[in-house]
Amino acid sequence: MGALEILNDKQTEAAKQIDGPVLILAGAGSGKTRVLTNRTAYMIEEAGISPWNILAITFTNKAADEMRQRIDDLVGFGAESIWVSTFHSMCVRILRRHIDLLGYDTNFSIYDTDDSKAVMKDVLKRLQIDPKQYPEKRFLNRISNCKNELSTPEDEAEEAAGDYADELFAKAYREYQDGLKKNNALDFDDLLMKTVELFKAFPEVLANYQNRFKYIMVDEYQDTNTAQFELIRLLAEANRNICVVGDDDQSIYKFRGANIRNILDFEKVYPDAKVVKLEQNYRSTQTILDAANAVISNNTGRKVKSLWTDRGEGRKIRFINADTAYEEAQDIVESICRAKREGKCTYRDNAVLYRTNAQSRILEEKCIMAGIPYSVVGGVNFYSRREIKDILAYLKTIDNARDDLAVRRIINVPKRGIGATTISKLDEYAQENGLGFYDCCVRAEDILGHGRAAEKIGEFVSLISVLRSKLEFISLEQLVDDILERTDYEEMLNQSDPDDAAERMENIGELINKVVAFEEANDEPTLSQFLEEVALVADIDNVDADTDAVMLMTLHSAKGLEFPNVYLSGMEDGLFPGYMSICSDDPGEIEEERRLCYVGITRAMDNLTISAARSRMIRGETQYNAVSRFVKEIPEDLFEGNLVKKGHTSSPQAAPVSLRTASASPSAHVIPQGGVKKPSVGVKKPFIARAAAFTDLKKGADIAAGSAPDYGPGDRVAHIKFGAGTVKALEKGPRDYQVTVDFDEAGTKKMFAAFAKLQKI
DNA sequence: CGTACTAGTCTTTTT
DNA sequence: GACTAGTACG
Repeated sequence: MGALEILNDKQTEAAKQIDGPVLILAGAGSGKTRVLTNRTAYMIEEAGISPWNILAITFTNKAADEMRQRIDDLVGFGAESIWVSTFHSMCVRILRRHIDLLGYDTNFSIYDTDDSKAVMKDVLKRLQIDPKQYPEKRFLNRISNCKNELSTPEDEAEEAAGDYADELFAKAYREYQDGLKKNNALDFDDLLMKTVELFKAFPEVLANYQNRFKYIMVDEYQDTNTAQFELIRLLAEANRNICVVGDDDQSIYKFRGANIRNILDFEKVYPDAKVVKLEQNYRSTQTILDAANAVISNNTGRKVKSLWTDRGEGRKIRFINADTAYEEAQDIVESICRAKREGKCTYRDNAVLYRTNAQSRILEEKCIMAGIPYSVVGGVNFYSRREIKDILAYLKTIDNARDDLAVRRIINVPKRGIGATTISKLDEYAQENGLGFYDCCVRAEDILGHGRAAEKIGEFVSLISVLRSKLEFISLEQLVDDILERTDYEEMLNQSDPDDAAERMENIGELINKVVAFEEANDEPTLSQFLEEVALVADIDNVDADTDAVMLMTLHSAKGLEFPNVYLSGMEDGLFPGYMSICSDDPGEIEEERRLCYVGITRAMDNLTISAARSRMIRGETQYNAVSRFVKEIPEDLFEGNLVKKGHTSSPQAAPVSLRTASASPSAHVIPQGGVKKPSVGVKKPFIARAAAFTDLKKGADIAAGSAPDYGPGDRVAHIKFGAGTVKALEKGPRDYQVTVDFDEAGTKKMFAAFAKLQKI
């Protein structure tokens, strides 16, 4: 069978080039997944390469699954022996086999950001660093950057060269690593860094993998960081059969350490690289591509590409310039409703994209009011919800009680009368004797003496050991049920927050679904395996293609996806591009935002709608923003004729879509609860609570709307708490006015005008 | 030891 | 405005 028959010339060229370094510059929608899968099929079927020697690395689990599926469909057999995985899960697999060489136990746990935060808090306490002066988040961020650059605590100490703050940081970094190691844990960044460390320190281990992975492919190469680059470089060193696919114009993860130079300089690192450009786009209309090309051409230093299509011009871009964010959301929802009503699309054909997760709220509200089903991707990660973390902590404790954090999370959840003093006593003892926290719990009586505290701890320990001993005989599903039952978890939820209890139980139900699915998918499912899988999922991995619901997600989440109808919402300077990037001295920041815009535009297949609001509430205050500079970079003739004049308030054309309310329509019957709601994708809060929140928001907006400060220096004002005072200074800050007031009673205070709510007197 | 309130942070994006 | 962590009090 011809693996290459459905490819165009360029794609064929890329797929057939299997020896040596290859750079495939794949513009948006140019069929790169098709190239990768067909290339793999070609390697196996035509070139006689063993699937066992192929490694394909993707960015998300979803992409990995999709790729495996598509390879499976193409080749008759052997697809299962190809390694298709994400960077992180590949590293976990390798480390599970060899990390003992680095002095860790192979059943290490993987810490998420919350866990890391807890460890860092501990470190700060131990080093007696004032968390007000050095917030743990800043340290953690910096540590993450270091790890992405493969810089160790020792490297940092050396580089600090006497600088106090830098040395303090190096020390905290060192302590943090020790803390992780003591808990036998790795954080996300460690997974990559430790694998590189392993390969460098043990060449025979590296050789083993080099020997296996003779052909390596990396997807989304523009988003790799230095650690990932190094990992690939090491693996590919022996055979030099490395094929990377990416698009420098879609590099949007700089904040996470991605280094766009990896793709831009590929040919410098591999001078013999074969470069193939894929510029034919199979996704979008020419209008959409013209818009995308126009925007991205404002960036400098890119590999010049020009996307084209033979799909024809298509419909013009629509532009909605609404007065408020509510109207904007209303217009978008209306437009989707109308298209659906006219039978032009399914709900799922529509995606509303935005820059920040917070923007999803208003859209959700409007969807609910109109009775349209929707799914929100992202936001609060499913696995970071409190109830889910609790259950997982039980599972982790049962699986590997060396994870102190997990044990401490649940030792008093639900309440067992174990308090802070008891815990810190045990902690101290553990610290002094180099023991794990759980080990100390086991010996609580020796440490605390007879008494209520020791007794309570004893009950907890026996609960865990009973559950652990059952593990051999019962399924994971039964185990979770058992945990819930023995801890009376539901009862606790009902008592502590009755409003959310039902929703939280639903989430736990969803977790159980995942447990069941996991057990069905694996021949010999183990608890450790399950926990591992769960540690490495992204929100996008949970997007269900079968649900007919409008998709709401950030631009970042949308990468790699496509939709017939795309709504780019909140296109305002200050929001997108974000305020931070506008103010930055580094022009690269705006360029990154522009790439994000490019990604957004190129998600659209047929119809693109761009929208902006003249005013919007951000962090509780109303902002008035100009239409995004990116919109102005799109040639006007690509827009629909009735382009609204900017700055013109509430003209009748402001909303191209009829504003006849949808509430009279079938909406009322279709309350989007059960069927629509995919807890894994993160739909929150029941309908009533939302509606209430909504009216509150609106009230707030009305009050705050006209409130540019009506006072100035010298004026007398009143503050709700500080009483009367005299305004000393009023300076226009970046987001808001900063006002300095000399209060009669409370002294001089500097505050944000929007928060201070000062009354002129 | 547990609860209730307060203060502070957050909003860029996430494996 | 919303959420969280920390603190004061019962």
